[in-house]
Amino acid sequence: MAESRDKTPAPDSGSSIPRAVVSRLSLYLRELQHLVRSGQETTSSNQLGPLLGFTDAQVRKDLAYFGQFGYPGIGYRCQELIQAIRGILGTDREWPVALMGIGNLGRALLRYKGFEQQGFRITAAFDIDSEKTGTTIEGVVVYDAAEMEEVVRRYGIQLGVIAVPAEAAQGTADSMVHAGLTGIMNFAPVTISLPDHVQQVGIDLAIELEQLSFAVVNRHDKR
Amino acid sequence: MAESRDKTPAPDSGSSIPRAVVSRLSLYLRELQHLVRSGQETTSSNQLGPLLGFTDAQVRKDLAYFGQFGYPGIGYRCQELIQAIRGILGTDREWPVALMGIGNLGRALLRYKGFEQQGFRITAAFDIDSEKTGTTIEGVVVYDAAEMEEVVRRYGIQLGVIAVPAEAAQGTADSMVHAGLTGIMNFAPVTISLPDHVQQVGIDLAIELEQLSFAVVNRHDKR
DNA sequence: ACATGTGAAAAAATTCACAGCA
DNA sequence: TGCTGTGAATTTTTTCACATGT
Repeated sequence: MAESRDKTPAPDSGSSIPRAVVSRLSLYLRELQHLVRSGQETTSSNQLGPLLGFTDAQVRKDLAYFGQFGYPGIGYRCQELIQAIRGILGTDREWPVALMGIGNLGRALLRYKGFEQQGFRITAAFDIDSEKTGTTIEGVVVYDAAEMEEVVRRYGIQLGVIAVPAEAAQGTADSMVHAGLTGIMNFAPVTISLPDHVQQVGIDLAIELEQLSFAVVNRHDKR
Repeated sequence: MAESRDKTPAPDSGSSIPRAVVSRLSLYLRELQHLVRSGQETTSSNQLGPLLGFTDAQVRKDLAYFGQFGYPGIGYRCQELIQAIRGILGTDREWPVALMGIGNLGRALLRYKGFEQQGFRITAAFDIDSEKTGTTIEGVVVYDAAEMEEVVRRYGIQLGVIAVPAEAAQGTADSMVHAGLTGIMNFAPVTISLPDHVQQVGIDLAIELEQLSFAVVNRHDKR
């Protein structure tokens, strides 16, 4: 909001962006928001990088994929960079999200407060258990999975979260694709296959603990 | 178990293992377990890789960091490779885990069934809310956070999970380090700093959705 | 014939280091 | 002076391709 001055960047052109760059972008965003809350108006690659364990050059190179956002001699204006990164990530708008599976994890996600702040709102939930369908949790209606296509269209939902048991994950994913979703976040500990036009992000909680286990057993890397 | 034959590997020597390699190892493990459940006894780099979207060479190179596990002309014996990867990741034993914070997410993690199968057991939970301390959830006692050091020592816990609000995360992390934990999985959406000898893995649910948002907005990579 | 393990080649990502602007 | 943006150098990771073992 407010602000102007056109140091308009070249919004990328040909080559595709490395995934690692995008994931650092999210970290920059989180840290910038933190800096703003603590009252800072500007920052620099040399402050931001080290806060996250990266070098200053890395920060600048990452941002350079998307344009020019800094001011030589000054650094970056936090609010401005936040807006820019939001634009890049696509979170400068609100995304309605569909949640599949109202088990322990599903309910926790429904109540999680961290999504809205970043532009995501769980708008509809689905389950196949008739004990659950028709109820409302945190103001979100739980529909029968059979209604997915209709509800997804009604709310213009593009993103969905899989929080069903592993055995049901692929089938659920297929329904989601059929209903028209184009991005799927999968918490089930299985590989799911999707058409090329549907994007996915997988989070396997046990795998994350395995990574931690490895790091602990092999601690000597001193990073 | 059983099995023998010493094609004993060189268990790595000098250089450190890329993180990406370790994370693929976990995926290989998950897929191998899936293959075994579907009755397969052996597999090959050329089957395993493509199942996960990698090349066969990548699979072989990754495994080669840790030793020789395959049989030319045959491939890999699933059970054997599973055991080997477990040994590498350190999940061939059981890890007691401490859980900090019994909010929505904490309770969901406590009830999550996917951990035990991979060698992790939440052994003790902690909170500061006196409404919660002293209760038992899923057979796990909720202690007051002040008892952390004593309980961690009693059970020989090394790994801990942070599921407290963002504002409390760094303080909780400090207590965990003080209590002697050496690996921390952090669900709070903030950067936490830890001494070098303490390992961490961070999971920020909103960030994962941001990654998905980016992928959907920029879908054209055709991977 | 089939599939591993691995040097060598290629590609990609990171770091360096500096010209240029505030 | 302070800090960005960026070519060039370096390091890391991935892919190739083939000798070797079954």
